[in-house]
Amino acid sequence: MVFSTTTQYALKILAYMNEHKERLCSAKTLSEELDIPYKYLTKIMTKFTKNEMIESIQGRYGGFKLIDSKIITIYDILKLCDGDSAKACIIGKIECNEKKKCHYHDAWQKPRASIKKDFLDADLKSCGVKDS
Amino acid sequence: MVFSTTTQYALKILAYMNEHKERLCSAKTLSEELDIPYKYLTKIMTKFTKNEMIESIQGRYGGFKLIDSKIITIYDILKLCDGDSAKACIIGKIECNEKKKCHYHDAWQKPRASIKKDFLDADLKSCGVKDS
DNA sequence: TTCAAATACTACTTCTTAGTGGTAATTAAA
DNA sequence: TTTAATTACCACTAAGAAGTAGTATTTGAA
Ligand code: SF4
Ligand code: SF4
Repeated sequence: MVFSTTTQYALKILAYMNEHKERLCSAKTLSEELDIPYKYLTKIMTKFTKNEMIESIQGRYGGFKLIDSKIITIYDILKLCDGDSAKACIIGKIECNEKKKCHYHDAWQKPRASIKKDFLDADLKSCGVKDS
Repeated sequence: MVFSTTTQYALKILAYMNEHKERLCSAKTLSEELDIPYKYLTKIMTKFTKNEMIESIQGRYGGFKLIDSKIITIYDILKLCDGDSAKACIIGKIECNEKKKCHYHDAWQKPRASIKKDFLDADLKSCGVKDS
């Protein structure tokens, strides 16, 4: 069970942007600072821009920045990069519910619930500060 | 965040074998019953056999069976198929500890702990029956 | 208006995982 | 001892994710 390379990159990128939200971050800077292949990074950035997770400013002196009003959770990031993880269930991929459930359902319930809840709670700007 | 196809197959296979532990399960049967490509399945089975997760009996009327004395947890299965998931951390892959931790560490702690604990607790034969 | 530095777009290559094919080795029943 | 059904082994193909290359487009400063 792993997070894809793309997801890991995305998480690192957004964390960095959050720590430098006073300025625009260029792909070049992000690539160098975070040690992510430049061309691969620009692909991800375009994707995030298209999905309105971030804002891009084109042309010279352009770059990327977070949208102040927008809340981005870890869950949103996973969803965009790897697909909705907690939705279609993993162990089995069978049609199932509480009545018709696979052998591992009960064991999977807590981890899955935790992933969903804690990643939905965790918005980028105040990551992990919530104490429920 | 996903479980690999191999992991999903493995989980299904072992669950089926557990439900039919009174008899040997042939690759042919498993392939047909669980709708897993025959050749791919035999690869997995050989791997599991080599790692002494299960026992194989060769020759005509042969097949596979669980080892009675052996406890297999979901965690063991994940580990064998996808690598030790909870060990090398996911969000970041950086050198880290409680003192030097990435932006997402706190948010990731609960899900990670749950995956580790609940999947280690969940042995194949009595999956999900533990109430902690 | 020019130009350099930035994002956007399209297409390709490389690497890993998933899946296939053929055959050898094994084994118990007939 | 023969034989058919089974696992084990080796090498290949297909598909998808990761990474690369080149170029078009955008834009603000000089
Ligand atoms: S029964 Fe539960 S664990 Fe199994 S596939 Fe469905 S939702 Fe997932
Ligand atoms: S700081 Fe925590 S969450 Fe981040 S990579 Fe390390 S162990 Fe994982």
